[in-house]
Amino acid sequence: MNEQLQPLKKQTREGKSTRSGTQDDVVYAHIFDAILEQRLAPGTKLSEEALGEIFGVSRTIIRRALSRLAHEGVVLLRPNRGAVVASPGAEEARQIFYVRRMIERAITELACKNAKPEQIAALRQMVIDERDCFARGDRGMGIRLSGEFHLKLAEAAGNLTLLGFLRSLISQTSLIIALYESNSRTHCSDAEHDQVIDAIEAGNVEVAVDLMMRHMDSVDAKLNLDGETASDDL
Amino acid sequence: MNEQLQPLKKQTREGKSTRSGTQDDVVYAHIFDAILEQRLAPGTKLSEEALGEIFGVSRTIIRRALSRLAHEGVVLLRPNRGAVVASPGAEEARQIFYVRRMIERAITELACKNAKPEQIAALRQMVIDERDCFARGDRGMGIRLSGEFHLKLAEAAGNLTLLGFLRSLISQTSLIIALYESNSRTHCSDAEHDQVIDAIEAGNVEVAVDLMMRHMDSVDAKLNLDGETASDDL
DNA sequence: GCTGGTTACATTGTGTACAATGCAAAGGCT
DNA sequence: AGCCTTTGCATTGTACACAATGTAACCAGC
Repeated sequence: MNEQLQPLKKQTREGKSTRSGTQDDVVYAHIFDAILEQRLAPGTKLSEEALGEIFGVSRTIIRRALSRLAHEGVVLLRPNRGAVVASPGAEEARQIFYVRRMIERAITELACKNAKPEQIAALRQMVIDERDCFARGDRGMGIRLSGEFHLKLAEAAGNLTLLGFLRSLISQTSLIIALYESNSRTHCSDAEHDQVIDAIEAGNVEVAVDLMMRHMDSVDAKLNLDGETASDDL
Repeated sequence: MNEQLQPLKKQTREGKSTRSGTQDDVVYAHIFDAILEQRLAPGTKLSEEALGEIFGVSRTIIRRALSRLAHEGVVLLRPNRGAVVASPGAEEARQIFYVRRMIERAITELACKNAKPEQIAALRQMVIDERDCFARGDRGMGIRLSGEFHLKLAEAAGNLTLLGFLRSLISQTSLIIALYESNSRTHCSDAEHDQVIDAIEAGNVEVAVDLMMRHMDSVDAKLNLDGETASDDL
C-alpha cells in the first residue's frame, strides 16, 4: 500500500500546497484520489498507523479522514477491524445510480431556474479543463473533474442539501466507474456536458433534463454490472 | 447547558443500557434527542470539555459524536471555534423540505414494489407505538418516532443510499419542526401514516405516492416559515 | 493428521497532555 | 473619550501513551 500512496505525499508537499485545507483535508483528498485512480484497489486494508507514517501525521488525523470517507461510502469502517476500501456489489451500484439519476434530474431543473451567468461561465471553463485532462490521458483526474462539473452544477442549482448528497453520490459513483467500466476510455463525454450547459443557459428545462438523463444513460451504458466483473472478494 | 443534559445521563445509565452501541453512539443519541426536544436551543454552544464532563467520557468521544451530528446537519462545526446547535433559516428549511419530498416520493414508489409482509407489519406496529406516545403527550419522543416510521419505510424500499439520505433529512427536518412548528400539538398525524401503509400494502403506487405527498404537505402546512419566527440569532 | 484451545502479536479504541488558535479584556496612544 | 494594540485566558487541534479487542500462529490432544 505504501507504494501506491507514497507518490501522493510528494505531490502534496509540492504541488497542491495552495489548498487552504487543514491537514485532514489533505489526507482525505489524497486517499480519495488514490482510490479513484485505483492505486488502492477495493478491499485494500487501510491501516491507520501505516497511513500516518506515509503522510507524516498522527493517527488522529488519519482517523478523521477515514471517518469522512466512510460517511461518503468510499471506505468501509469495521469496528475494531479497521478500514477497507469499499467494494460495492452490482446491486448496490444500481441503487446508487438510481438515486444519482434522481438527484441529477432535480439539480438540472433547479439550475435552469437559478443559475447565474458567472456560474454558467464557470461551468464552461470546467468542461474545457476536463477536455484538457482527457487530452493528457489522465484517467483518475478525468473522473475527478467530471465529478466536479456535476458539483459545480449543483452549486448553481442553489440547494445545499442536494449539493451535499450529490457529493456523496459522486464519490461512490466514481468508485463504481473505476471498478466496473468496461471500455476504459471515455468517462463523462465532455460534449454531453457542453450540451447540458447550453440547454440550461437557454433556460430550457425539458431539454436540459432530457440531456442530463441521456448523459446518465451513457454513463450507465459503459458499466458492466452483470455479475461477471466479480471483485466480490469477501 | 449542563442542566439540559444532565437528566439524559441518568436516563442512559439506567434505561437505555440495552443498546449494543458503543459510547459515542450513546452520546450522539443523547445530544440529538436533547436538540429535538429543544432542551438545547439552536445556537447553543456545545463545548467539548463540558459535554465530556456531563457524559463522563473524554473529549475524543464527544468529538466523534459532534462530527456525526455535523454530518447530518444538526450541528454546525466551526473550525477552531467549536460546535453550535444548527439554526437553519427559512430558506434553508424550504430547501431541506424540497429534497425530503423528493426522497420520500421515491421511497414510497420503491416500497410499493419491494416491501415484504413482515416489513409492513413492522410499520403498523410503529404507528401504534407512535399513537401511544402521542397519548402520553411526549413531544420529543413523538417527533422521533415519526421519523423512525419514515426510516422503516425507507428500509422497506430496499435502497440503502436513499435510507442514508433520509436519515440525514429526518434529523434536519425534525430540528426544523421543533423550531418552526406553529401550533405545537400535532406532528405527523398517525392517521396519515396508516393510510400510506394501506396503499403500499395494496401495491397501489399512485395512491401511495399521492398520500405521502399530502402527508408532506400537512407537515409543511404546520410550519411557519415566513420570516417572523426569527431565531436567526447570529 | 486434523481439530480444539491458548497465547502472543498486531491493530484499533480511548484518555490525556501539550501546542496552536481565537477571543476578550485591559492598557496605552492619539 | 474613543480606538487600536497587546496580553492573558479559554477552547479547540494534534500527538502520543495505554487499554481493549481481534487475529493468527502454535501446541496439545484426539
